[in-house]
Amino acid sequence: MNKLFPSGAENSRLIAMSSFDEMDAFEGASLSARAMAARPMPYLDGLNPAQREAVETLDGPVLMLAGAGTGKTKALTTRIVHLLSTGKARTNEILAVTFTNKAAREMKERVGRMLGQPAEGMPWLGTFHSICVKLLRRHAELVGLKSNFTILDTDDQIRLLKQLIKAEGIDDKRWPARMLANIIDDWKNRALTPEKVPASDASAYNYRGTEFYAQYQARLKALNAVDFGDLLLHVVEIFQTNPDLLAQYHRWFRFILVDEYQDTNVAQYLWLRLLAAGHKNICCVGDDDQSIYGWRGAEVGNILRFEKDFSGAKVIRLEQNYRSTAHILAAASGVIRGNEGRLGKELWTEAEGGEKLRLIGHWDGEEEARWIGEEIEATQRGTRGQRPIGLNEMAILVRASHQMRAFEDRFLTIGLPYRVIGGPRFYERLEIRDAMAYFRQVISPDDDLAFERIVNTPKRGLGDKAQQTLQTVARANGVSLVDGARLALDEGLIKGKGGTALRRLVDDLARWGRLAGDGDLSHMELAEIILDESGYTTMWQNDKNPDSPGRLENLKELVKALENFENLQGFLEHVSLVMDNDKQDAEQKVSIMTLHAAKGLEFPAVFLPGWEDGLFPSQRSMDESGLKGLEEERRLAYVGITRAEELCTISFAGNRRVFGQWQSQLPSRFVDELPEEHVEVLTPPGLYGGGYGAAAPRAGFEEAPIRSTIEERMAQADGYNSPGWKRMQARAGERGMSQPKESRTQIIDLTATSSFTLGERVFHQKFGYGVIAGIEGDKLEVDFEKAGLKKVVARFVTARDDIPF
DNA sequence: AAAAATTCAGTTTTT
DNA sequence: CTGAATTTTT
Repeated sequence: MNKLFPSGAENSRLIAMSSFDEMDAFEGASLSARAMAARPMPYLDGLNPAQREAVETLDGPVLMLAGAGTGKTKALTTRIVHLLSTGKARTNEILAVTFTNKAAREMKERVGRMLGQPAEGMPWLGTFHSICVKLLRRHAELVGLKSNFTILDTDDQIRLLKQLIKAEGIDDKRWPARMLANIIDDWKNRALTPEKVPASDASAYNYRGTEFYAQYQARLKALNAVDFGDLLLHVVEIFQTNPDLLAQYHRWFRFILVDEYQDTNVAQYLWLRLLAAGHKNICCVGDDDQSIYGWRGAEVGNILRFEKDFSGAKVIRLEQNYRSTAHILAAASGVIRGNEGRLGKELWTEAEGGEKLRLIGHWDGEEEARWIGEEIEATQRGTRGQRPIGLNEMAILVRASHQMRAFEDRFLTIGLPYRVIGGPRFYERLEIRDAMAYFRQVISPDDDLAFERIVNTPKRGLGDKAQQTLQTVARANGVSLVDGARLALDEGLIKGKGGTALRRLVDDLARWGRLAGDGDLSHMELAEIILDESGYTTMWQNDKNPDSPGRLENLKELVKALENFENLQGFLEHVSLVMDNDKQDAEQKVSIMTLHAAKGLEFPAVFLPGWEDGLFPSQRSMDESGLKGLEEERRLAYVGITRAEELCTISFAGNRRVFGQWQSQLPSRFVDELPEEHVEVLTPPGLYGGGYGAAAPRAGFEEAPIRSTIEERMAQADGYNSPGWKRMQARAGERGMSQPKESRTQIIDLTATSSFTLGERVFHQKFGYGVIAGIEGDKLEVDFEKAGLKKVVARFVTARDDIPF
C-alpha cells in the first residue's frame, strides 16, 4: 500500500493531499494480486483474436480502432478485468474516462458483473467532467478557487455574460451573449486561456471577444464558480504549473483507458497527454469514422495522430461486426468510403442473409411520417414477411430535432406509442431550474446568480428598479446580493409591498439555511419546506396555463429524486454533471432521437428519414466547415446506418416545411453513395413521375409543361439509378430554382405565382376534387367536394386534367 | 410592475 | 410556424 505514496521528502501540500487520497486507496484494493493471478481467466474465452490482443496488450500505448458493433465495450471492460486479475493494477490505480455518464455507468456495471463483486471500488472510472470535478475540488486553491465552487450551466453562463455586455453598454441584440458564450466555449475546448487566444481570433465578437473572455473569467473567480469548460482547463493548468503534483498522479494512475477517443477536444487531449506522460500506459479506444462532435471542439486529428503522439503505439483494429447484416455493413462502408484521410477499417461479418436496405421517397414530410408510422405497425405485426419486431426494438433517427415533430404529430393521431430520447432534459426545465436556484441559494448564500433567478419568482413586486438597487448596494459594499438586500432594507431603500416581500424572502432564506445546518430535517423535508414557504408551489397552483399541473408533477419528481442523495449539496453536484434522465419505462415504444443521440445504441429496425440535401447533410455544416463539415455529416450517415441490426429504411421527401415555408428538397447526395446492389428501392405507385400534385408549370405558357411519359415513369420506378433519377441529380447543381422543373420527386418552382383562376376545377391528393374559391398569393381557398372549404398551398393542388390516370 | 402585444430570430448536434 | 424577448399598454 505504501508504495503508492511518495516516500521521504515531499512538500507539505503533497503530504496533505495523500491523506486526502487515502480513502480512495483503501476503498478499492481488496483481492491480492497473487490470489487473482492464480485464477484461470475464463473471461478471455469469448474474445476474438483482435479483441484478445486488445485486452492482453497491457503495457505501453495502445490504440484500439473499434468499428461500430465490434465489441468495443466488451474489450474495454475485459481489459480492466484483466488488469485487475493479473495484479497489474488495483481498482484505484486505473483511470478510465468516458464521455457520457451512461457509458461510465455501463462500464462500471459490466466490470462489476465480470468480477462478481460491485465495482464501487473503481473510483476513477467516470466522465472527463466528473473526474475533473473530483480533482479540482482537491486542488481548487491552486487556481484561486475554493473547493466548494459551483458549476454553472449554459443558462447561468449566458446570464453572466449578458450582465458584462450590458455593463459595457453594448447592444446585445447585434452582439448576442449567446454568440459570445459559444466563442468562449470554443476557446476553452481548444485549451486557450484569455492570454493564449491567438491573434487570428482577435476579431471575434466585434474585436472584443478576448477582453470579455478575461472579464468573464475574473467574474467567475469572484463568484467562486466554474463553467463546464473550466473543469478541464483548470485541471490542465494545475498539472502544467505543478509538476510535482502531476508526478504524484503519474504514480497514482498507473493505467489509463479512454473511451470514444475520436471525440476528445484539445483540452481533453492535453489533459490525457499530461497524465499519460510518465508510464505511457494509455489505451485509447475509438473510431475515426464515428467522429461526429467536431462542432463542439472534438478533434478527429487526435485519433489520427495517436501513433505520432505515442511512439511505439500498438494499433489494434476490431473489424468483426456482431451487430448488423452484411447488406447493412456494405451500405455503411459504401457511404463512408467517400471520406478522405481515414485510418482505414472495413467491417465484416460472419452473418449471412438478411434484407437489403430500403430506400423510399415521399411527397412531403407528413407523408413520410405517415408511411413510417404504417411501416412500424406492419413491422411490429410481422406483416411485412419477417419476424415481428417489438416497438422497443425500433428507432427513428433524425438529423435535427425539429424533424421529430412530424413523427410525434402523426404518432399521436394514430396512437402509436413513442418516446423521444434526448429531448428537453428534466433538469433544464424552467420549474426545476427555479427550484434548484432556491436550493442553491440556501446552500451557498453567495450564489448571486441563483438569487437573481429567485428574487422575483414568484412575483414579489421587485421589478427592474428594485433589483437594480440591490445590485448597486451589493456592489458598493462588496457583498453578495442577499447581504446587499439586507443592507438595502435596513437603509430603507426598498419600501412598500416589494420591501415587505423582500424582507420576508431574506429572512426565509436565513431560516432555511439554519434548518439545513441543524440537520434535524431530512433534506427532502427541507426541500418541500423551501418550495412551499417561498410560495413557489402556490405560484404554479394558481397558474392557469395547461402545463402548470405538469410542472407541479415535475417538482414532485424533483423532491423524490432527492431521496437518492445524502444531502442537497450532493444532489446539486449530481445535477450539474449528470444531466441525463433516461427514465426507463417498461412500455413498448418506438424511439425517436437524433443521430447524435443514437451513437452507441443499436436497434433491430432503424428508420432514417429526411435524407435530403440541406437537411442531411445539413446546409449549416457545409457552410461553416466546408468539406470537413460534409465529411462529418457522412460519418453521421455511417453512424445512422450502423445502428441497424436487421432492417434499415432510408427515406426522403420532395417537399418540406422549413421555417414555416414550403421548400422543395432534393434527395441527399448520400443516397447516391449507397451501393445499388445492397439497396431495394420502394416506390409507391403513383408517387413519382409527375402524377399527383405535380403542379405543372403554369407560369407562362411559352414553356411547354414537361411531363414524363408512362414509359419513363416505369423506367424510373425500378431504381434510383434510372435515367430520371440521374437527370434530377444532375439538376441538383442548379440551386437557382428559378425555372420550373419536373422530376420524380416533384421539384416545383417556388417563385412562380400561382396561376390558378377562380372557379377552376382542381385536384388535391388528400382532399380530392374541388373548385377554387379564393386566391391569396400561393395559398388557395378551395371548396372541396368531399372535404368542404379548405385553405391549401397552391402547389398541393393540380388542375383537374393533369391527373394522368 | 404586470399583462398584452408585437417583433424577431432560429433549427443541428451537447458533456 | 413557433417560442423567446422586447416593447407597449394598462
